[in-house]
Amino acid sequence: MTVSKTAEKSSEKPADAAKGRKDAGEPQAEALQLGELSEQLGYVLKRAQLKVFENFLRCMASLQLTPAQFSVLLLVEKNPGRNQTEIASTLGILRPNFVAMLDNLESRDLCARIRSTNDRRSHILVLTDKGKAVLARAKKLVATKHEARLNDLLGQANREALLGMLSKIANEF
Amino acid sequence: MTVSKTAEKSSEKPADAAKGRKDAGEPQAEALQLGELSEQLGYVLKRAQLKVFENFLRCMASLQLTPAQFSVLLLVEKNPGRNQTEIASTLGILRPNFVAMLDNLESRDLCARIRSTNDRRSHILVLTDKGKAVLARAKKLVATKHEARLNDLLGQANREALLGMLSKIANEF
DNA sequence: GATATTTGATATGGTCCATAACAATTATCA
DNA sequence: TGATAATTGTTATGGACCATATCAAATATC
Repeated sequence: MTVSKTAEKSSEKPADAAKGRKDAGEPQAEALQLGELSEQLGYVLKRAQLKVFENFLRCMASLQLTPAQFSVLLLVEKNPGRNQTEIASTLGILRPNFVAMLDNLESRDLCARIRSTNDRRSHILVLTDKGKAVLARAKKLVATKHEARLNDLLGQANREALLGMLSKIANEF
Repeated sequence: MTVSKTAEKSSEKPADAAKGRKDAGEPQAEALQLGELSEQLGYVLKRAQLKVFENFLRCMASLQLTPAQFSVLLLVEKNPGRNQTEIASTLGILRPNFVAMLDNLESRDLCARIRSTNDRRSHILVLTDKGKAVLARAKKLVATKHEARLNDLLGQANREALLGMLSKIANEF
């Protein structure tokens, strides 16, 4: 829980085998060659994903929201009145693993489970007022701190092209 | 160990809340709206990464190589004679976690640890003959089955542009 | 030569992911 | 109708991956 206390920590950044280098004299065993690795899409994709999540967590530190939690809040806001199974499955989360996630969000009074009257097995999910407020602040943080930085790095057009290609992979691969 | 016995399994594919739909009549509670989620780079990035890894594992099923193992073999081949710390750190793997990985590769006779004569603390890593042969086959599988399919999906130019942008994120974000 | 550092390794704990199984409820259909 | 099957949320559990502390052996530093 508690969102990565280690988000800022070491973790072993790659491409940095020579650690405390000050680019002075020293023997300094030369850097390794990545070779074909840097052409492997899977490798680069994973690296990029870690960096993006890491930055996301930093941006959300004040709200203590993980990417997964943010996605749940977004989806519940957009689709109020759906049950756990529906929300979880469209996010690719297995129902058993979704329980603890909801326990967390509910304990923080960000969303609520409501026993459905139609089908008394299922729990309808809705955002609380606090949940709506937090999500609104989260959206602003993401837009101004997170996505904005990607625009700076890639440019608006490239960022959209990137998103399009990733969507294509995610949906059609 | 043993590389994902569940690579082919269910796992709960997203964007498929309505399960056994045959597009017949039926009530069929309409699909959920993803909304802003599909514009979140982190979300799409993660989805794409999972798909790519999944496909990678399928392509490598005959060789039983995970993406991480493949990257180790590639890096050791390109940089023979380096020790565990160097290989692990350039891959972003922490030394303690690298031990079991190497135990696995070594037990399959794909690479070998050799006590260094210069520094008797460290283990020099090299590919065995079998390791070289397996890696060669792995490269072919990746090229013909994995990367080729991405070219089909995106086109050569787009695939390269994608790789460039992801590298930029991985390195400069 | 005393002290600190590095290397590979072990132990351990956390998080995420996946499966089986269960009680309560609802759907099916003989 | 009532027996059986299916669904929902849940618990328990195990595996994979990641991160930290710690250790002995070897080396570096002073």
